[in-house]
Amino acid sequence: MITITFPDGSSREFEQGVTALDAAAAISPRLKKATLACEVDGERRDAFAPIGADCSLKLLTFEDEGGRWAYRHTASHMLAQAVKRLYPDAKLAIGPAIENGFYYDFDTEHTFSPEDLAAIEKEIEKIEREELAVSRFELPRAEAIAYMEELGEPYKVELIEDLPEDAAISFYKQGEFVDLCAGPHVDNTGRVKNIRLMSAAGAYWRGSEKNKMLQRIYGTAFEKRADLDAYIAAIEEAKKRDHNKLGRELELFTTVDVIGQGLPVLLPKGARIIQLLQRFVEDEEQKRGYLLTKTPFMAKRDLYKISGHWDHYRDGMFIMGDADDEEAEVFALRPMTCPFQFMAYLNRSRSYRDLPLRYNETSTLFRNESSGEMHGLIRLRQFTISEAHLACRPDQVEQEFKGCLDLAQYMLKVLGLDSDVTYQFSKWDENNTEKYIGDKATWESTQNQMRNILDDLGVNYKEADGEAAFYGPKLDIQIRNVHGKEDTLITIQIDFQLAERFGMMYTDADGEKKYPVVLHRTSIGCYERTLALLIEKYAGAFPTWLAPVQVKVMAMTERTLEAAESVAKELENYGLRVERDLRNEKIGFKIREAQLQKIPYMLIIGDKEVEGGVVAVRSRKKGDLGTMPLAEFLRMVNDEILTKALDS
RNA sequence: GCCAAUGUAGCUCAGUUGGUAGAGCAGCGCAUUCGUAAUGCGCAGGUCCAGGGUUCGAGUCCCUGCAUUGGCUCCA
Repeated sequence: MITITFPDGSSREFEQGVTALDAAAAISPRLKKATLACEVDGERRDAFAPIGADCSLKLLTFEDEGGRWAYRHTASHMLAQAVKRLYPDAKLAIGPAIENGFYYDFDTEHTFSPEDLAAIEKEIEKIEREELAVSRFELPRAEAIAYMEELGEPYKVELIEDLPEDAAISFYKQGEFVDLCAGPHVDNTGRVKNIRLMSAAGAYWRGSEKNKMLQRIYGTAFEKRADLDAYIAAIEEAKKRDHNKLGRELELFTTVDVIGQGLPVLLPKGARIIQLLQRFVEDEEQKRGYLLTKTPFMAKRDLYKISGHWDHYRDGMFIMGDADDEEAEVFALRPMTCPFQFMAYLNRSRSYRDLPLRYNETSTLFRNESSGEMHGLIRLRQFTISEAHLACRPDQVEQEFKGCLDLAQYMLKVLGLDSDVTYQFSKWDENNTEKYIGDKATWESTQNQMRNILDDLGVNYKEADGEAAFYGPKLDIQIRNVHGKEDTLITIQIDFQLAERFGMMYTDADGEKKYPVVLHRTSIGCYERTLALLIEKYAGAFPTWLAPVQVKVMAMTERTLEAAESVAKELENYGLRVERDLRNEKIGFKIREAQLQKIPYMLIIGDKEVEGGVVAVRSRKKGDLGTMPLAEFLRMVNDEILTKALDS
């Protein structure tokens, strides 16, 4: 007999060799039905694996990450099994569970079409109905390789060859299908239901562009049909907020073939929002002691040679002239602002009393991104960023870093994005000497300093290796778009290297010349990207202070045209952004259009209003608000704008 | 850059085996003067992404390029 202890502290005696499923059954049949996998002494295992000794046991259901993972991982095997049945020549690569689903990579001449996915889904359902028992077995390395060679699975052979010499290699089998896999899995294909294949896409073998491109099929699976339906519906709903669609419909931006990829045209309404954001950022930065610079959009390559960008990122720059001709005068559009602002620092000699020196600039940058990288307003070849560089003494780094973070968080809060972001502490990769400059000791100490600051502030962050800038570690504030794809919105970086390269110094109190530490940071990030995220956040219904049109004034009939015009004029004099609808149309039609344009307020001027000296107010969110004197409406809207209210 | 899909009126889309382009909305005109999400009638609107090719004939088939979208890779 063995003793199994459960998470609630209770324990029970079982026969040796009992499975987690048996143990679950001993508690309740319902629990057995829900158990997908388990944790034995904290290690994820198959629920159908025999347990040999005393242990602690946690049963994993679909509610647990581990349970979902096993469920979807088994779904991915069922996908591979179905593909193998329909396309026997397909070679298997990898097929993990991921957040919200799973995928499997295949190498086959056949290109999967949406119709193919439907057929594969049918086959998966068949596999589900076949209720194939899932079993696990292990082979020594040499035998495992021979076995996969025999099955004609070269990718699996490669995977095994990378495992340690002494590893026991595990396989999972369901019916005729066998896959190299660490598990765990659900015990029977009949238990994995509600599988939906989402899309097919290309993906490089082992994630390297040097390798062959395989075909990846993405799918998801839920225990309950209703949850799958809700998930699909949520995706459809999210797509309606897609900035790329909404931003064009609302006439915020457009793209034009002959201008080129990654070069959107911001239409009046989009440009207005960016102007408002920019004013807000620049004013706030002024309050926080930043000094404004305005530096050139291009420079001779010599500048980028000093910064190191010429060596590191020449392919990513727009270069004017023959880059290979060392004699020629070659210019490049700026891909970042750092060296330009450094020149402002170098304008005269600096004292320790001058520090910290904070330069900010609303800076347009140019990066020659690869053709497949561009995406809506998220990833562009030309974009404008709220960029700043702070030169500080070592004893000021902590305070200045905190100041940068405080500014970023203030911006996020005002825009209502604060709860949508995550923090990533991006560190270097000491093995990547091609990308990173500087010595290990300095990297380590700078990273430790950043970590201490973050911990001190209680920032909840995840660490990412090999994501730092080439000159220093970053705090990246990440956000997801409607497709779930994560991008950096804001970044704060500590740079202990470029000051030396540029000969930026200050005379310290002791008379010694020293190099300042430079903080690179954005406060709101790239304006185009921020606009994209705001479109998706608010589904185009921007807070009133940001709305490109704040009030639409509508005349009820021709009798009230003049009255409506005079109301509009008064609102404009007051500084509001106003549009008029003086057309000879029914009021319901005008309201419908204004609602679709997501204009915060509609003022309706009919005979009654003219007579009563009031305006009829309609809110896009709250509907008809009745009539009020114009002055009262102005007070209401003004208050909303001044407080930058988010819930209008 | 790689793997795919898509590209037809301002927008959303239809267009059969290759036979000479259509709808709704928007626009314009006329009528209607209306009370909180679509008034009616009429008119106009197209280098079918671009360039080649096949064919008696190409929106449709083939090739190349460009752009848009979803992934992969990359992102100072």
